[in-house]
Amino acid sequence: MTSFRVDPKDPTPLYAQLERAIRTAIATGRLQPGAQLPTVRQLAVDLHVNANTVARVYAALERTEVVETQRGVGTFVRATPPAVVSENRERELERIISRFIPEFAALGFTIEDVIKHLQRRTKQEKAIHAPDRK
Amino acid sequence: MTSFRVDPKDPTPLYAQLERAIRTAIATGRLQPGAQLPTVRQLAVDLHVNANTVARVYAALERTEVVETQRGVGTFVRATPPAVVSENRERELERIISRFIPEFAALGFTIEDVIKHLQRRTKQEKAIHAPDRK
DNA sequence: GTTATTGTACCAATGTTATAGTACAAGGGT
DNA sequence: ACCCTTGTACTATAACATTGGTACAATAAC
Repeated sequence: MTSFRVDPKDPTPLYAQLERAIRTAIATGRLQPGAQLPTVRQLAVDLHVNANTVARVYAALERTEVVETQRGVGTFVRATPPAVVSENRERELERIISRFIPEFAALGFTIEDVIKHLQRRTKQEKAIHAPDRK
Repeated sequence: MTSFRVDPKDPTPLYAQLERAIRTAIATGRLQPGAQLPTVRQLAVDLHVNANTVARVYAALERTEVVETQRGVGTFVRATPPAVVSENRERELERIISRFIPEFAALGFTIEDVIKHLQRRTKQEKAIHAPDRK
């Protein structure tokens, strides 16, 4: 249903692809706080991936407090995204962005292109959560 | 000089990062046909990576006819680069952003935060390109 | 011819990734 | 109490990634 995507042909490790996909889904609001993730076994079947791989991703997300797990019940998106308290927040953001800009620039993309892409990504989600008129 | 970038903290295999970086450099014209790539050993030193890893990337690029190698001379960009640039551009942007979003999300930043930061940055850019008064 | 430089081809060792399978622990429903 | 579902914890195995090292082959420069 809310399934994610991993590509076995991509040399990026499956666990890394999946963890990114889940974190992105949360960050973009496709997975809202309180939402239940698929079960370890179910997601393993859906993605044609070993259950251990999924379990390790869930464990990693649990360690970083992105999700909350209840044995026998399921795994859920945390209510409060881990707000970083650091006073250097702005500087941290700056640092990350500065690291990525050369990559965009190398492909000839402008900052505007990136902004548009990011906006599209969030607006799609809001459309989903709006009353549907199908 | 025209060195590339790989990130050992990125779970993506080094060889994959490097191959992608070189192909991108060629696709965007930063490396033009006929241009010589750094030597295997030199690039290994620059990137703090094993020479074998670089050598394998060069071999892979050679097999796919992206570069041409001459023993004792060097490795050069082929005359006719496979022109799949435009099609993969969007996918590449998507790929980079997929790596980008989880990073700042992990620090508690929202996509809106990033967009705002980027927008501020574009204004700065314009200021830079304006006649400077230093 | 000799030497330096370049790509190539090995080997061994270590760590990571992914799979398969089994078993256990905790919560909910009956 | 029992059962089902869930996450978790193991073991073992295979494949892949990375490193370090050594050696060889072809080319250019001397």
